[in-house]
Amino acid sequence: MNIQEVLTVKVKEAVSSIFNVELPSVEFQPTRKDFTGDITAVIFPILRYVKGNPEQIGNQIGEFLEEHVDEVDGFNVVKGFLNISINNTFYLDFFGSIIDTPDFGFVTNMDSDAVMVEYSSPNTNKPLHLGHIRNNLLGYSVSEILKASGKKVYKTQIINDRGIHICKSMLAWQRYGNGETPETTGLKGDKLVGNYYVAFDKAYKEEIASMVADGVEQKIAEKEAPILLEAQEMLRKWEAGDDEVVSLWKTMNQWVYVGFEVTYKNLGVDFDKYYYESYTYLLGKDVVADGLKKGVFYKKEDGSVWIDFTDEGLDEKIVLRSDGTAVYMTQDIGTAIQRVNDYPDIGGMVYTVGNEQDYHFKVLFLLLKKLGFSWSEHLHHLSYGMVDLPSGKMKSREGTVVDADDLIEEMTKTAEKISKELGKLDDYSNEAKQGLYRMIGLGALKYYILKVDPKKRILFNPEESVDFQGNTGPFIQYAYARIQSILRKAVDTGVSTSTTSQGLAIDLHEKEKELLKQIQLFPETIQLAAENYSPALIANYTYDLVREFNSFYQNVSILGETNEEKKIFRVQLSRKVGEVIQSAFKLLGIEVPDRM
RNA sequence: GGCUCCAUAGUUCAAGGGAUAGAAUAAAAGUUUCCUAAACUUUAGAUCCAGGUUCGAAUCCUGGUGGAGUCACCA
Repeated sequence: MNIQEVLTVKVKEAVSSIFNVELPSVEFQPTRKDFTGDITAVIFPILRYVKGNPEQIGNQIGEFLEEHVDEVDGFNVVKGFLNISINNTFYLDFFGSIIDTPDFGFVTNMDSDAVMVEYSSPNTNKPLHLGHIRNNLLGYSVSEILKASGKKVYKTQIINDRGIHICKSMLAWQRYGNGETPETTGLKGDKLVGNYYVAFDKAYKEEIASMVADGVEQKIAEKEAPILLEAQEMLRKWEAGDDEVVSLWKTMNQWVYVGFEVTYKNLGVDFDKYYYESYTYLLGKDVVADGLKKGVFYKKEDGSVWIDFTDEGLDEKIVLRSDGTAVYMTQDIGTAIQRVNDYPDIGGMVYTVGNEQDYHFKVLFLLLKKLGFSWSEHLHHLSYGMVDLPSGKMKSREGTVVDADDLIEEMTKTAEKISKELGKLDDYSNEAKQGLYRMIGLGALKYYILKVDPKKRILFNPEESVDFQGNTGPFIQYAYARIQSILRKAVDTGVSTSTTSQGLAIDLHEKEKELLKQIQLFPETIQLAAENYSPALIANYTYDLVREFNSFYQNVSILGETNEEKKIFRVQLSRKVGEVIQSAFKLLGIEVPDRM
C-alpha cells in the first residue's frame, strides 16, 4: 500500500470519528516544496460534508492522524491544506519491500481480455517519413504501457497494399523504370518505389499543363489526363485479377516490405500480426452485403450502398461504390471483424491513426455497433496530432518530407559528434561506439516525440534539430550511465549492491526521501499512462525522477559516505533508480547505456 | 459555412478544479584537486480576449479572436 492509500483510510476514519460523517473520498497532492510535509490532504472538498472552518477541521484531522497513524510524524495546516509529515520508517520499509522486485511497477497478472493495438499501417507506395515515426513510436509505446498495466496485447498493422496510389507507382515504373530493381540500383525497395510515385506525379502535372495549354479546362484536365486514366485502368485490371498487373503488384510490394522491415528494425518496433487490405476488403464486402439484408445499410438507385447516421448528428456515409468496389470504410469493417475472428480473446482494439481521421473512426465505431458487435464498445481511436514542418504539411508527392531512415541516420551522427567532443569512450571498439551513438541518437529522437501529449501537433524544425541537453533522452540515459558507473565502482571496492535493506533504521537525507517519494509514484504512473494512452506521462515521470537523482548525486556523497550502512543504502537506492529508469524507458522503446 | 481539435515565458514542453502556474532552451552569473560537467546551483521571463459557474479556474460553460483538421463513389 502506498502512503496515499493508507492515509485515505485514516482520514475517513478521522472524519467519521470526529464529525460522525462518512467521506466518499479524500483528495491528496504532493506537498509543495516551500511547505513542510510530504503529502497534503485538501480540506476544501470535505467542507461539503462537514460544515466549519477549514483551518480548524484540518487541525482536528491532523491531530487524529498524528495520534492514530504510525507513519505520521507531524502536520501543519495552511489555509485549507493539511500538510502531513511521514516518518523515515515508512519510506525505508517501502524501499525494503521493492528493492528486490525487478519488475517493480509492472502488473504481472494479466487480464483475461486482450487488447489489439494497430499502428504504423503504411501505404506501400512510398517510404516511411517523420509522421510514420510518430505513429510507430506511439503505437509501440502504448502497447508496452498497456502490457505493463496488466493487459495482454497484440501488436498489429493493416497494410494498405491496394488502391490507386499503388497503381500510380506501378505505372510510372513500367513507363520510366527500364527494369530497375533494388538490386540493380542499390536503393532500398521502399525508396525505389517512392521515386516512381513522385515520377508519376511529375508526369501527371506535365500532362495537365500541356492540356491546359491546348485549351482544356483545368478541372477536366485533372480528371482526364491520360496517365491518370491509365492508372485507373490498371486498378480495374488488378481487381479483376489480371495476371500481369497482379504480378507487378506483388513484385513491387515485396520490394517495399523489405525496405519497411529495415526501417522498423532500426526504429526498434515490431508486430505480432500483419493484416493486408487486399485480403480484408473482401470480408468487408461480405459484411456489407449481409448488413444490407438486415437493413442496417441501404442501396441508392445507382447501386451504391450507404449507412444513414443523420439521427446521430453525422452524415450519410458510403460503404460500397456503385460499381461494387470497396472503399476505405469497407476494408476497415472487414479488418476489425477478421481480427476478432482470429483472436477470440480480444476485448478491445486501439487504432493509432492521425487526428485527420477522427471523423472516420467515429463513424466506423458507430457502424460496428449498429452491426451488433459487442466489442465495438471497447474500440479506441488513439488520435495524434500531425507532425508539421515550418513550411507546412509534409507531402510525399512533392518530396517535402523528412525521411525516416535519413532522420535516424542524422540523429546518430549528431550523437557521434557530441560524444567525440567529450571523448569519454576512447577505449571502446568502433563497433561498440557505433552502437552507442545509435542508442543515444534514437533515444533523443524517441524522447523528443513521445514526451509531447499525443493529441498535440508537433512542429518539427529540421534546421534546429533535436536537443541532446536538458529535458531529453540523452539526459536520462546519462543519469543511467552514471548510476552504472557507481555500481561498478561499488563492486570493485566491495560494497554490496544487493543485500536487502529490510528493517534499516537510518536518517534519511532530504534528497533521499524525495527520491523514494518519486519512485513510489511509478506504479500509479504506469496505470495512468495506460488509462490515458499517453507515453508522455511516462516520459515526464522519468524526467522528474532523473532530476531528483541528479540533484541527489550532486549534493550527497554516495561512495564517499563513511557510515557503512548509509553507503550501502545509497548504492542500492541508486541501483533502484537505475532500474526504474530502465523500466520506464523500455516502455518508451528507448535503450539505456552502461557508459556514455 | 457546419462539425472536431488546439491556444501557457522569445522558443519547445508540463501542470488528474486546489496553495506563489513547473521544466528545458535561448540570456546573465557561478560550481571540476570530489562517485562521468550530455551534470549541478542562482537570476530574469508566460496562462489569446470578454463574460459566467465555484470557497477556489490555465483547467469546466458561453461568446469572440487566431491556427489546424474534416465535411470525396481518395486512402
